[in-house]
Amino acid sequence: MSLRHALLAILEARSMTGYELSKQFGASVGFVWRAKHSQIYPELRKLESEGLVRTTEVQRGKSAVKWSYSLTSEGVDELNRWVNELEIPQLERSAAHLKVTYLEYGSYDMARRHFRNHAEYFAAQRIVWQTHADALRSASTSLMQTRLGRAESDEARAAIRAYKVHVYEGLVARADAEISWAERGVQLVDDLQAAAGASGSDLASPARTANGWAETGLTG
Amino acid sequence: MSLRHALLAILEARSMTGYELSKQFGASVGFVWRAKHSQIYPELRKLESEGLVRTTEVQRGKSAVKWSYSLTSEGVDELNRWVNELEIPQLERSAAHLKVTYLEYGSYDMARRHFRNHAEYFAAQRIVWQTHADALRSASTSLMQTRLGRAESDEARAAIRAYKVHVYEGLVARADAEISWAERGVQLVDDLQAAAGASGSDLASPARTANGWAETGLTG
DNA sequence: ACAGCCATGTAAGTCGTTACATGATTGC
DNA sequence: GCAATCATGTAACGACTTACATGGCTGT
Repeated sequence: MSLRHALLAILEARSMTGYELSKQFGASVGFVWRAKHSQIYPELRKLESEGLVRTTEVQRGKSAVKWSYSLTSEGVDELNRWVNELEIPQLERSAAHLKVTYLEYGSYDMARRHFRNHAEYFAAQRIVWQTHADALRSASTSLMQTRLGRAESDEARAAIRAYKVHVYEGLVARADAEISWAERGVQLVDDLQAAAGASGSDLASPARTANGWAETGLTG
Repeated sequence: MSLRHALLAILEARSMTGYELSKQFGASVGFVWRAKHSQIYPELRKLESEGLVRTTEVQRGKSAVKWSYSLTSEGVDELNRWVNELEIPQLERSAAHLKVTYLEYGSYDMARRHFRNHAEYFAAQRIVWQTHADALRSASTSLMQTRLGRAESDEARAAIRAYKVHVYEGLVARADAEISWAERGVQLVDDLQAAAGASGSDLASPARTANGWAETGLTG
């Protein structure tokens, strides 16, 4: 149920249209929460019907109009209420970890590819997160500038920036942990294969195969 | 779409009823994937209709029966196919990170409580994951013993154990990263408050409050 | 007999994705 | 004029949760 709060939090910085909000979900906030426009538009109308946001008609070109959403004071209240409520951390499902649990059904090569894939993904993500952390630190994003401009004190400005930077630094640290886990995984596969090669066959050795699917030319 | 594969993977170890499967989701596999019985029972019937599992009637007490599910060879094929398919890592949504992004709307005390809550949750989880990693290493879980007993070679046994242990060691590492992130978060709040206390008020200083909600006796 | 676990289901609702649809504006 | 992007929607479906429902077995 965090979509609504993500929307409220963005709108707290400045009013915008559903379209602009959905762009934010592809950038800044999008690194911690995402939503498609098909989910955003209905949610905005729901928030409006609940009185948490209001719409203003904005001219667009010569004849068209668009709708700009902004927070009502009830919306601000709800945002504050949510922040002051403790989050119950959720055990996430991890398809990657699930699959690694059963890598013995695949070849050594495939196992290595899984780990390398995992490492590459998080290496790319790490750059994105690090870049965004830097952008927040130097206040070079437009939303951050708006927020800082609206803040009432230096302490408020310090907090606005510090919390956001901390989030992205946390994601960078998480990426590092995932990369190092995946690299140890590759090493593990090498060790397993070396031990197996010393005795049995040096081909892939799935724990159980019905028809040899595991050996179909997937050598990396 | 990993539920079906989690089910197939567990059934590969040994046949069991839907009830037993749902117990597994509360333990072992449950640390990487979870599902309620209300999702498991229909999925099992779907798998049966697709020919990936079959059912055997098993006597239960004097008159009742229960259904034991086991893999068909098509089920084994599907399991192998899935393992040999690269996983596309998903960017997860994180409500915890989302909220931390906007902690400036709350009091310093609340911010600290968020981080401590996060650290405590992962500290507890860490113990659970570490315990399970140890159990897998010493092959003291019943499913692991079944798997090892069914394996055809020492190399297969080594792989079965090693991959699973690696998964849980990865979760322990992840827990460590989360705990240390949360602890740095507490430190950050202390610093922000100290800096604010040196100039402005020493009370909570939300960036924007409509009605002072943030100050309602939530001091930890 | 009664509690607690074993065992299996359905229904309603939320959240999210994918795909289908439409039309206006802006810049080249 | 045309492409890209702005802007807003709906429909169908899939995954998952919560709640409701039922009944049999086991040990005390």
